[in-house]
Amino acid sequence: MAVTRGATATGRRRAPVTRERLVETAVAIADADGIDALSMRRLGQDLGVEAMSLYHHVAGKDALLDAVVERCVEEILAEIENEERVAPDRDWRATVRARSLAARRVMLRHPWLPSVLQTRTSMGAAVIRLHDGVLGVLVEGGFSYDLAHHTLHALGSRVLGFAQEVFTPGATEEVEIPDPAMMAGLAPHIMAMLASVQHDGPELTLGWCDDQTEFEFGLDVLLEGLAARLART
Amino acid sequence: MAVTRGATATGRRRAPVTRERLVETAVAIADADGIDALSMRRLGQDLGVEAMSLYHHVAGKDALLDAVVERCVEEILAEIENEERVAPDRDWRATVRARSLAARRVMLRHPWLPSVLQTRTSMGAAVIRLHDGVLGVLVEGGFSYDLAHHTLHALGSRVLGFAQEVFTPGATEEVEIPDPAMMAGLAPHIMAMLASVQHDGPELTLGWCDDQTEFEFGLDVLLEGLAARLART
DNA sequence: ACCTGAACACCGTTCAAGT
DNA sequence: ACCTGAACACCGTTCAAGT
Repeated sequence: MAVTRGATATGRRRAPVTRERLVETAVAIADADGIDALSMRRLGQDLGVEAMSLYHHVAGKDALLDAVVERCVEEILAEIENEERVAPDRDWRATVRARSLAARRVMLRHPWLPSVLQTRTSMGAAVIRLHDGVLGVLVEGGFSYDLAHHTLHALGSRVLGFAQEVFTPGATEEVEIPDPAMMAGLAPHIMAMLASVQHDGPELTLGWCDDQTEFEFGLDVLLEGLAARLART
Repeated sequence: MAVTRGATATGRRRAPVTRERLVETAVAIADADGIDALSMRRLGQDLGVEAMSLYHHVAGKDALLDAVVERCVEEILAEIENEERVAPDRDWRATVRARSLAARRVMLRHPWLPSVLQTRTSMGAAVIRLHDGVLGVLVEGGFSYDLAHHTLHALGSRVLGFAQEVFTPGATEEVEIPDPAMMAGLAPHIMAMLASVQHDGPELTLGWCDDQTEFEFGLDVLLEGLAARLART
């Protein structure tokens, strides 16, 4: 907190630009002035550095947005962990509900997050952990891998704002899957699910997801729930 | 189809730029090269005109996108009308399902549409008509105005990609409501719903919607439907 | 009434140059 | 290793000028 610009005792002119500070400042700009205000030039300015210097810490604007999203999803994970330390051992329905509301709370702190989320084509470690966690909750709650998988899609588009895949056909093919070693440690439940699905080869793609099927699943579950509400009237 | 550029028999140099041609060409650009390719300069180029000339037909880029969205939602309405001429008189559930799938079909033709839809703050006549129609189907199917209203929100964010309101608090306040006269002719069911809601004044805002309530409604209906699926396993 | 061209204040990014 | 400054190819939009 002490000195961010100007001379220090050691003679350094300002706090060095780290990836950490860079992402933190980017989020602050988007929170304060909206996502459109987040440009490389503005970010450089707020860090006391020329815009071009940022390319030493981040590959480009796209990588910056990836990092920004990652940081916010980590916020969601932290929110969930805190909450479940206080109230552990709830059933799948209460847990998924609470996690969805936690995600929403973070989205309300960063209202630009859903729109940025939808532009991302790669999944970071935090997004994978978030999905893996919910998958674990569902399976432990008695869901088959198949039903849990559809549920993840349905919750994803509704709760996390990952609506993109629902509408862009073939988008899942373009999604970059991180390296298998990382996945194994990060996403045990996803790995177990993939293992349980008979597939031709050992590729780690989620390519068997069918957009139209997932869309209809989510729609039909919703219609079913609505019919139940109507009947209860 | 005959001549779009060059001299004609009458001596006119090219087809005049109309709002119709302008919107049509804008959609074609987005379809062909993505929404990022749709710039005022590119649009002018494809119309054989300087970019600045476009401002005589449309107020600016924002108005252009409004018009583009309007045109696509009109496509959804046409799709629905065609389908229901063939298969009329289905119950609310089948009708809402079919309309959602029709919307999705149009979205698949214009994959950029959901993302643009989410950036709009005003509702055009087509969007209002689409919502009013579904509202009518629900009410006729036995829904109370209250349940139908929540349902519209739940379907909207899932099916039409209107996820924005779900995450941005106060966004509904910023939504511009067209003039009442237009509404009366265009949206009889919405007007009836508003009339049935006891409110302090005659303002036509949808300001009584509460984002958090709508989010939880959609989430809980989904969870309820999922629990039903699980029980059926 | 419609269209033009120069200009303004922005973008992301490349590249050669500095320390 | 980190940062700079000029440059390139773009944006949306304003404004005075043309026909």
